[in-house]
This record gives sequence, C-alpha cells and structure tokens, in this order.
Amino acid sequence: MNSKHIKIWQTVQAIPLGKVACYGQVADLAGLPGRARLVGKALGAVPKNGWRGAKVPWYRVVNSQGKISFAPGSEHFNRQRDLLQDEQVVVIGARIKLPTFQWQPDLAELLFILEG
DNA sequence: CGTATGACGCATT
DNA sequence: TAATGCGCCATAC
Repeated sequence: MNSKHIKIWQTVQAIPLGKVACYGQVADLAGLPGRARLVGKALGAVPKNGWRGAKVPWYRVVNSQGKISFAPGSEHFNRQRDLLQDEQVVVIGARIKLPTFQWQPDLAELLFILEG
C-alpha cells in the first residue's frame, strides 16, 4: 500500500450506490491520468475490512467498455456481479450499460475528492 | 538491469 | 461489434 493507493480508495468510496465508474475515470479523478492499471492494482490491495472504518466499493469499478474485468464465470466475476445486482445495477452477461449506470460526479463531489 | 505480466484505455482495422 | 497493437507503469524474477 502507498499514498497513490489511498487516493484511489478515497475516490472509489465516492462512487454512489447503484452507480459504477471506469478504471480510467477513477484514475483521472484521483489525479493519476493514464494510470488505469494502477487502479486495478490498488483495488486488489484493498484491506478486507475496509479502510479507516469505511468499506471501499471496489465492485463499482468496471472497464471503459462497461464490462466486468474478471474472467466470466470466475469466483471474482460472480462476486462482483452479485454485489452490483444487489444495488439494482443491471448486468447483462459481463456488461453494464454505462449511459445508464456510469457515475457522473457533480462539482461538489469533485471538490470533495480533491480535499482528501 | 532487462523481461514479462496485469481487475486498463484508445485508435485502428 | 470484435480483434489487434501499442502505450502505460508497478511488480516479480
């Protein structure tokens, strides 16, 4: 874990229930443009109990095509799909309709992230 | 120190 | 819509 991971976790915590964000989008918001892969790394390193008492909704992060990035049918894939569906996010196969479910932070949310 | 490998993204075909 | 190729960068060896 390092400061970049922490910034990424804070950004992911801002994704509202029922919405998703892309790896690249999270990277940009976290002040790490072009580093989508690092977001994947950071999410893989999320403490199981959450961070500083708060859960990190890692499952709300998908790739730029709106697809879950784990191998279809894998344990990880199924867990992410189930958690999303529990939040009323519609998952068809591995795909989520971004025009409907992608998070679009307003100015207040952007400022909040920059504070952290 | 070079190489390979990823929970990625984008342009091109 | 799908498949490639290339850029990206932290890690592992």
